[in-house]
Amino acid sequence: MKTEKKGLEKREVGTSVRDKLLVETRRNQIIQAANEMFTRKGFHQTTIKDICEASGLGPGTLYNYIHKKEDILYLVYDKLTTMLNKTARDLIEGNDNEPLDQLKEFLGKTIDIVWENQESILLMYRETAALDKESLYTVLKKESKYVRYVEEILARARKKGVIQNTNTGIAANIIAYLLAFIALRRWNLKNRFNEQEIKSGLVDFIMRALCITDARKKRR
Amino acid sequence: MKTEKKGLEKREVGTSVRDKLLVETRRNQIIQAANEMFTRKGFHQTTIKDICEASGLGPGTLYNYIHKKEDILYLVYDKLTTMLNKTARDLIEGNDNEPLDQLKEFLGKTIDIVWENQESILLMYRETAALDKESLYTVLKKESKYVRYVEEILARARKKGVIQNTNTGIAANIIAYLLAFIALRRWNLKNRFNEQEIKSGLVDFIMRALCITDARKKRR
Amino acid sequence: MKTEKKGLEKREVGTSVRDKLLVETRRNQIIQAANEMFTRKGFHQTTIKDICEASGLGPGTLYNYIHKKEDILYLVYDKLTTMLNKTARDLIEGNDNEPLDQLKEFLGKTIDIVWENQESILLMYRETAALDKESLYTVLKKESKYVRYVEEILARARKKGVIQNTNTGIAANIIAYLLAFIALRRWNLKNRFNEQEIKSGLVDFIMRALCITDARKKRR
Amino acid sequence: MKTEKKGLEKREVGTSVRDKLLVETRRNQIIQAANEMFTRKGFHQTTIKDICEASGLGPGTLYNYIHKKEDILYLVYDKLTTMLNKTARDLIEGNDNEPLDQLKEFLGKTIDIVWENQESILLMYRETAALDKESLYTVLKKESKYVRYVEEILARARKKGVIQNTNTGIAANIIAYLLAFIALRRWNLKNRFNEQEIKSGLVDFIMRALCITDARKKRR
DNA sequence: AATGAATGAGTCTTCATTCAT
DNA sequence: CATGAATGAAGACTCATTCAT
Repeated sequence: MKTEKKGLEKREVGTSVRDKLLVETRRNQIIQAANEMFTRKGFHQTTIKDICEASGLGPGTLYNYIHKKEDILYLVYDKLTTMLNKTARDLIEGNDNEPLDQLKEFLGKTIDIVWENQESILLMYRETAALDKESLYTVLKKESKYVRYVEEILARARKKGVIQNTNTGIAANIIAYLLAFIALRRWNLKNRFNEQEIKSGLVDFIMRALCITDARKKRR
Repeated sequence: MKTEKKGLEKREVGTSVRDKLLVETRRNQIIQAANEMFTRKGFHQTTIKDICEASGLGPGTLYNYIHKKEDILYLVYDKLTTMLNKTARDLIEGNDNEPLDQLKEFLGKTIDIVWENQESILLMYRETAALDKESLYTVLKKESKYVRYVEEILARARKKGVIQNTNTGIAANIIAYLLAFIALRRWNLKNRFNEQEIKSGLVDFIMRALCITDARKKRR
Repeated sequence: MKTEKKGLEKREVGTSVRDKLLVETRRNQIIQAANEMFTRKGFHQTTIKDICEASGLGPGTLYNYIHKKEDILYLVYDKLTTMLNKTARDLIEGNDNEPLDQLKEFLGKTIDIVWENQESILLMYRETAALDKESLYTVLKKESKYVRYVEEILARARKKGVIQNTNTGIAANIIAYLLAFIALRRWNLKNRFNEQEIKSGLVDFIMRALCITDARKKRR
Repeated sequence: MKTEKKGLEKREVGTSVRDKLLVETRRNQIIQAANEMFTRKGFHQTTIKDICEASGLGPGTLYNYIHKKEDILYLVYDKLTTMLNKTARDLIEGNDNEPLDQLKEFLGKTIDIVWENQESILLMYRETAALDKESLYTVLKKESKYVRYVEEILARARKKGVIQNTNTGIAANIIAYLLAFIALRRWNLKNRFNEQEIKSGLVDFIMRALCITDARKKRR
């Protein structure tokens, strides 16, 4: 299980602090505080002062760990996308199940994670306009990679004839998009449906769209 | 074709100008300019001055037709959601086709509209955080209504046994969400797929999820 | 007497205000206030707030007439150098006296002006480091022009054999430099000498350095 | 060669460090680094961090040897003025030449030194506004002393009838000022003249102003 | 009703200085 | 005595909104 080639794919955020461990500690403070504030008020409505208060750092200290306010947003993005990608990779690489079971596991676990990180994922879809070009590029790269993980699963399944001959590229994109469904349609859903309905409704929808063969068997 | 119950569902945007016609003219100027600027730079990065320049109005004049910057965003939202809802209603009410054809027509036409209004739809998903509570409430109401339109179509189809016995509430929400797919995943799609692939890929996905093909076969 | 080709030699300072007359009025307010504050506290020690208070304008208004704090400094420079150059030109062009008398008149009048603008001239020598490249270039151009005015006078005098065959280029530079003597050595002078001593001491020094021939005659 | 009455003429810069030798070593590091940074970017544009990096000291260490940023500027001033005054004194005290030769030697050597320290001298003229009162007072005292050195030379020369009966006080001030000519008019000179032209042009100008040539002829 | 200058609260960011280790 | 992270006051600048003409 090779580690990611960090430093190549990552946009580096500047810091004047040498102590790597301290940088990580402080940045985690910052990310946590920022994530909370951003999800609550949005990036632009959140002031540096807000983040200072939420993180317990003074503005001077804060700016020892970033260069611009934007950097904080990027750090938040990075944390989340890294986590999501790692989860996806783990679900794929450590898995020798039947493709269909793998897919189901992937969907189920991922949707659970999405459920727990609704606000952050909503944030990610919302604030792309606030990222500078380089950050956006990096984030999109990560997203592409994520899609490719999904695509891999689909490819395996199709090879075994479990799913029909659809354009897996598009399908993977759609599925990746649908995984954010819960986060982005939260407000439309929460008054009408409970967690279970939503989660299984979504999985069913995807499975049906893909697994004609299997679905048929089941329904018989 | 009943007109909407304005005043009940709409949040009214204040103006000091009496001449209703003038208000509409100027607001259209404003909406058009704002839509362009917002989609290009985002709501917060767009200044009132930007909108003034793009619309040809001075700030003083502009503020004769709105109260706060947020009002402009709401007007843009309102314009777009009204158009989308009207389109959906027209596709339903003026249509006595087979449920399946109606659904296909609805998806096809709507996706075309989405394609043409990608930026605006992306904007809508992005800037909800910038709307004040009242505006957000109004917009979400419209969205719910839109979902109900989709649900109606699904209900008709199910009644005729064309689609399977899924939770049409969830499914309608998912489909409404998927209709924005093109707008929200634009950057991930545009380098790998062409318009046709994307559009038909999406329709296929939805149709398959509703088990249309299967259903048809069954009915033979 | 042709007017200067403004716009070609001048670095334009941006403004969002259309009314040219108003721009001039406000900028004069700004320049006056800034000149006073800069001479008193130096450019960097002077805050925008200082200038606002001294000029009676709010920061918002102030920034309608400039882009950056630096612009204010440039405006101050520009005002002074323009005045100095204009004075020099007038003393040359409107003067058909004997070269020696012209020189004396030039020195006398210029030194009077310097005396009256000591602080501003000191400021000019001090704050060059605070000007951006473009401004500095423009200012230095003006200074070169000023030196050339001095050089013209010297050239005329030499042609008539009144002054000796020195390198008028260097001499003109030295004289231009000496004209700032009073401003730059103020603190060393003011306790030991009175205005008259300083002024005539300076003129004498220059005349002696140049006008050997004439000086001799006089002293006989 | 008596040592200066330190403690009376010098403003003492506070330090928490006991070891005098170490203080001197560290301060020299600081002065050298600061001199370079200040001449390059100006006092206010130079940050303590800049000086830390250039000197190899951390901010904590740096502040063991000074109290305020201004102190550093004063140290730079002090170093330079001390050097200049010492040079002047040496040229006077260790010299029994003819007054004329002494003067010429003084001008020549001093101008060489100025040439080599252009940036630092320019700095001195520029940043007086940044010195606190006490430092400024001390620096001006040194300058006065310097002028008195020049005056001494002139007095000797006049006593021997080599120069004419001018106000040696003013003349000495002018000459002291002219010695900085090269540093302060650098930018106007460097494109038109070479080193030799500038140096001899300046010496000539001064000598002529003192009517040396004339005087010599007379004495024959 | 149109204009566009005025307003000033509020934002991000810097940086001299301190202090715990 | 060295280190370098922490501190927070203060500065430049923006921009939504108002208001006199």
